[in-house]
Amino acid sequence: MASSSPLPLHTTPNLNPSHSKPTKIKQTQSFKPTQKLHEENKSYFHQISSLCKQSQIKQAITLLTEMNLKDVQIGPEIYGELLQGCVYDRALSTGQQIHARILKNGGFYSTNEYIETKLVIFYAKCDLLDVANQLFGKLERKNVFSWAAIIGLCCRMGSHEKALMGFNEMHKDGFFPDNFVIPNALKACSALQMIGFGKGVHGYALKMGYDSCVFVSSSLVDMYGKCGLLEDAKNVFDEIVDRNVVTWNSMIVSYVQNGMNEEALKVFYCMRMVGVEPTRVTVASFLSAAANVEAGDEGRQGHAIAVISGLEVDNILGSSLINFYSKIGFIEDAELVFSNMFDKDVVTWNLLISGYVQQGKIEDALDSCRRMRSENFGFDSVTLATILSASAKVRNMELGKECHSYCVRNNLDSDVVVANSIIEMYGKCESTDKARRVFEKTIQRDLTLWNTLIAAYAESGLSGEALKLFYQMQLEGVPPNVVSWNSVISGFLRNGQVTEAETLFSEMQCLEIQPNLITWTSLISGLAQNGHGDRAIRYFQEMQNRGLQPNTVSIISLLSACINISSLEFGKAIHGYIIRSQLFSSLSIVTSLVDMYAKCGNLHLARKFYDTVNYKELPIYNAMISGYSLHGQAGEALEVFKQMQNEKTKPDEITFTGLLSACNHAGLVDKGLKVFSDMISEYQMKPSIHHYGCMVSLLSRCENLDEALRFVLEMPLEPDAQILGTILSACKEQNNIELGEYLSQYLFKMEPDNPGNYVALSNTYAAAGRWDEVLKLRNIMKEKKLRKNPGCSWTQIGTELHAFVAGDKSHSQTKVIYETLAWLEKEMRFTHQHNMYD
DNA sequence: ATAGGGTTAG
Repeated sequence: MASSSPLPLHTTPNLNPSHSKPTKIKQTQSFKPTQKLHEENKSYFHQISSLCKQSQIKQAITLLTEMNLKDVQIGPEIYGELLQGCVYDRALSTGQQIHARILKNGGFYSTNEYIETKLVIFYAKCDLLDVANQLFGKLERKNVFSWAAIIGLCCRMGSHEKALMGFNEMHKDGFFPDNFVIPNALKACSALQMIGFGKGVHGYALKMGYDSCVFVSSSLVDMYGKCGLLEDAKNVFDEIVDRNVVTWNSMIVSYVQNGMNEEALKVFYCMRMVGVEPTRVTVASFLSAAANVEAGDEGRQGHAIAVISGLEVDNILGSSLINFYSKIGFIEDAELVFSNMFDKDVVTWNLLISGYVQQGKIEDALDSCRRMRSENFGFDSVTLATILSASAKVRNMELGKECHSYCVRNNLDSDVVVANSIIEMYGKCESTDKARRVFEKTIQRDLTLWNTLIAAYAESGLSGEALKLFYQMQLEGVPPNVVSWNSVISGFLRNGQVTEAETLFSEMQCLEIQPNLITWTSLISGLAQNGHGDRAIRYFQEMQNRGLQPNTVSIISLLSACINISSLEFGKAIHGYIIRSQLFSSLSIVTSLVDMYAKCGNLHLARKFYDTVNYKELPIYNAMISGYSLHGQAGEALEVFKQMQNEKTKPDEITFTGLLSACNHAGLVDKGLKVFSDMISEYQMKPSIHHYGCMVSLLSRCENLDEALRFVLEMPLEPDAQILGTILSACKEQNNIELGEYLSQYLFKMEPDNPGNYVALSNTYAAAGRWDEVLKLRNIMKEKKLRKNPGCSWTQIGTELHAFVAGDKSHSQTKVIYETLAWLEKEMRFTHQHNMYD
C-alpha cells in the first residue's frame, strides 16, 4: 500500500452552500486515504480509531507498537487518527512521540501530505507557533486545512496582521478560504478595526455561499459589532434563519459593547421568547447591560435564570454578577456571590474592591486589598488604578503616595490609566507640582492625561496655569476635546473669572467644538454662583432651545445653583421643566427639589414634595430636617427625625448637623443636649467640630456661658476660631469682659484679619460702657483696612450707646461718646437716632 | 464564532 500516492486531497473549497454545520463540511472535504487496506491493517485501524475517540491514546500507541512487531503495514490514516486524538486531548507530549515514530518510519510517512497536514494542525492547536510555522513552511503542497490551522494559530496568538496576510496569500495561491478560515479572518479584522477588509470578507462569504453557515454569520455579527457598525450587525443578524445561542449572544454583546444597553436587554428577551437556552455568555453579557443602565430588576432576573438553567458560576459569570450588584448599590449581594465562588482571580478581587470604592466604603476596599494579598494575589494595574482613584475621591494623599510608590516599585506606573490616576490623585489633593512631575515622566501622554493635568490645575484654583497647559497641548500636537475646554472654563468660573469663561465658551463654538451637557451645566451653575442668576437662566433657556435635554445630574446641579443664589424663581422654572419632561421618577431629583424649596424659602412646597415620596432615603430626610432647621422650626425637624427612626433609616452626620442647628436656632437647650448625647451613645458617632459648634453656640446664647465653656474645654477636638468667636459674641450679653479679652487674644492671633472678632469684642466693650476700648478697636480696624462683614452688627454698639447716654447724667465721657457716634454715623449711616442729644 | 475588572469635565 505504501507505494502509490494515497491522497485525493481537496485543494478547492466545497462550494455547496447547503451545509449549515461545519462538521458536515469537514466530512465532505475529508482527505483521508481511500485505498483498499490490508485486512489486518483494517482491523488495527478500527481498534486504534475507536481508542483515540475515547481519549485512550496510550493504549492506541501500544497497538501501534504491536503492529510494528508483527510487521503489519501501518497506513498513514492510522497516524492521522492518533494525531487527531492528541489534538482533541491537547496531548502535546504524546503527539510528539507519534511525530517521532513517523520520522523513524522514514521518508514516505514524513513526506506524506496527509500526515504533514495533520502535524501542522496538531502543533498549531497546541499553540507551538515556531514548530507549526516551520512544518508549514516546509510543506511541498499546502492545502485549505493547513492554511486554516496556521491562520487560526495566528489569531489565537494575536498576530492578526499575519492572519489576514495568510488569508490573502492562500487565496492568491488558489486555495479558497472556507467556513473554518472565514471566522478567524473576521476576528482579525475586528481586532485591527479593519472595516474595509471585514466587508471584503463578508462579500467573499456571500459569493461563496458560506453565509448560510451559522459560524460564518455569527462571526459577521460579531465583527460588525466590534467595529461599531451596529446597523450592519443587525442586518446580518436579521437575515440569519437558523440562529443558535452564539448568534444571539453575538448580537447582545455587540449592543453592550456599543453602549446600547437597552437594545441588548430587548434582544435577550426576544431570545427567551424564541426559547433558546441561555449560556454563561448570554447571562454575563445581559448582566453587563443591566449593570450599565442600573436595571436592578432585570439583572436579578438574569441571576435567577442562571440559577434555574443550572449554569456553573465560573470566574466570568461570577464577576459579571459582582459587577452588576455593586453597580446597583447592592454590595452585600456582590459580597455573597464573591464568597460563594471557589475559584477567584485578580479580576474577581478587583471587582469587589471597585464595588466598595463605588459605594464609598474605602476601608472595606483597603481591607479587601489586604485579604487579596494574604491569599497570594498580586495587585495589578487595575487594582492600583481603583485604589488610587479612591484616594483621590477622599483626598487621602498619604494613601495615594503609598499607592504611587507601589506602582513605581512594581513598574505599574508606565500604564497610562495608572499614571492618569496618580496625576488625578495629586491634583485632587491640590499638589499640582507632584501631579506635573508624574505627567512629565509619563512617556505616553494621551489626551486623557492632558485633560487630567488641566483639571488638576483648574480645580486647585490655578486657572491661568490650566489655560497655559491648554495651549501647550496644542503646541505638542494634541488637539483638545470638549473635556479639555470644559475643565478650563470651569476653572475660570471657580475663580470668579466669568468674562474669561464666557469668552472661551463662544470661542469653542467658533472652532466647532459643540458644548455638551457638562459645558452648559458648569456654565449655568458657575454664573449662578458668581451672582449672575438672571444670565444663568437665560443660558438654561438657550441650552433647551438648542435641543439639549438636561439629565438627572444637570438638573440636580441646576437646583443647587438656585440654592446658591436663593432664587425661588429660577427654582420654579426648573421645577416646571422637571414636570414637563417627566423626570419625577428619580428620588434624587425630588430630594433636590425639596432641598431647593426649603432653602429658597418655601417650606410649604418642600413639605408637599417630601410627602409624595413613599420610600424615603436618608438624603431626603436630611433635606427636610435642614429645611426646618433653617426656618427655626426645631419641633418639625425633630418630628422628621422620629419618622426616620420609625422607618429604620440610620442618620448620618448631616442629619445631626440639621437637628443640632435647628435646636440652636430655636434656643432649645434641653432638646439639643438630648440629640447630642443620643448621637454619641445611641448611634456611636463622633461629633465633628461643626456639631460642637452648634452646641457651644446654643449654650452660650442661652446665657449658659459656663456650660458652653465647659463644652469647649472638654471637646476631644481642637476648638477652631469659629467656636471661640461664638463664645466671644456671647460675652457681651453676659458682660464678661475678662473672658472676652482672653478669647480675643487667641482669636486675633488665629485670624488677624477677621473683622467679626473685632466687632464682637467691640460689642462686649460697648455693653460695659468701655467706649475708649471700642474706639481703640475701631482704629486698629482702620489701620488694617478691615471692612465689617455684612453679618456683623454694630447695632449693639448703637443700642448700648443710647442706653448709656440716657443714664449718664454727669456727661463724664461726652468727648469719647461724640467720637463714637460720629464714627457709627459714618459707618452705617446711623442717623435715625441723631437727635438723642437734643 | 460569543463572555468579566481600572482613567478625564458638571
